[in-house]
Amino acid sequence: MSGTPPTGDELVPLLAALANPHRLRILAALVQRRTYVSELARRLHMNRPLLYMHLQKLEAAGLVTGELVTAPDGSSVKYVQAVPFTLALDLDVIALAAQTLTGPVPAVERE
Amino acid sequence: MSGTPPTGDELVPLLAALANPHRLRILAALVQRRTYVSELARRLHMNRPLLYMHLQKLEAAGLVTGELVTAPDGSSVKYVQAVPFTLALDLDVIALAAQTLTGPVPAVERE
DNA sequence: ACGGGATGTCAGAGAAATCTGACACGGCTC
DNA sequence: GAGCCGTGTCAGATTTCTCTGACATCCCGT
Repeated sequence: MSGTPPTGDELVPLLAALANPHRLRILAALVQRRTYVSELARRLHMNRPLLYMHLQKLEAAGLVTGELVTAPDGSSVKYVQAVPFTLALDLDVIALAAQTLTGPVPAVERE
Repeated sequence: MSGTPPTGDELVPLLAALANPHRLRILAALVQRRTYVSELARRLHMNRPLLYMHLQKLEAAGLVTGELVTAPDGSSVKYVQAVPFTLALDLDVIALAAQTLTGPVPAVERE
C-alpha cells in the first residue's frame, strides 16, 4: 500500500471502501490503537455483524489487517489494525486510471 | 477545489462520487476536451439519462461544471468540463476527517 | 409541416449496499 | 451447569444506487 499510480480496477474499490462514514471512523479508531472486534463495536456504537461487514470491505480493500490471536488463557480474540497508505488523487491520475478500466466497454472510445 | 484538509462531511460524498467506473471515465473524457452532454453520451456509449445522473453526482461533488450555452444559431447546448482538484489521502487525513463527521453518533466516543 | 438534434425530467425495473436480530460455537469463572 | 464474553455467520427487511424507456420542450433546416 503506497503511492504508486493506481489502476482503475483497484482505485474504484479502494475509493468505494473509503466512501463511508462508518468505515472512516473505523479506520480513525485503528490508527493509534490496535483493537479487537467486540471492543471496537462498543467504542463505535454499532452492531457486531455490521462492523464485521465494514471490516471485511476494509480488509478486501487492503486498508485493514486482521489477526486471530489465541490468548494464553485459551480464548481467541481477533485484533484488527489499519494499514498505512498514501493516495494522491488528481485529474491526471484519474484520467490515467480510467484507461486501465476493464469491463463492459466496447473500447470504441477513440476519437 | 484544492489540497486543503477535507472535512469528513465533504470527503465522503467526494469519494463516493469518484468510486464509480462510469464517473471516472466521464472525468477522464473531460480532462482535455470540453464537451456537450449528448456528444459525451455518444462517446461513452451510455444513455443520456444515465449520463445525466452521473453528471449530477459529479456536479454535486464539485468535480464538474456545467454551462448552458445558447449558440448564435439559437440552439442551446450544455457544455461540461472537469474541475481541477487535488486530494492527498492518508491515514492521518482520514483520522482528522472522521472527527468532523456529523450525524447519528451520540459522540460518546471518548475513552 | 416535418424530421433531426439538442435539453431536461419521469416512473419503474433491477441490482447492490446497508443494517438488524437471531443463531451456533468455544472457553472462562463462579 | 449457568452466565458471560469472545468469534463467526445467516436470513431477511430496508434503503440506496443504477439503468432504461418514454415523454415534453425548443430551435433549426428542408
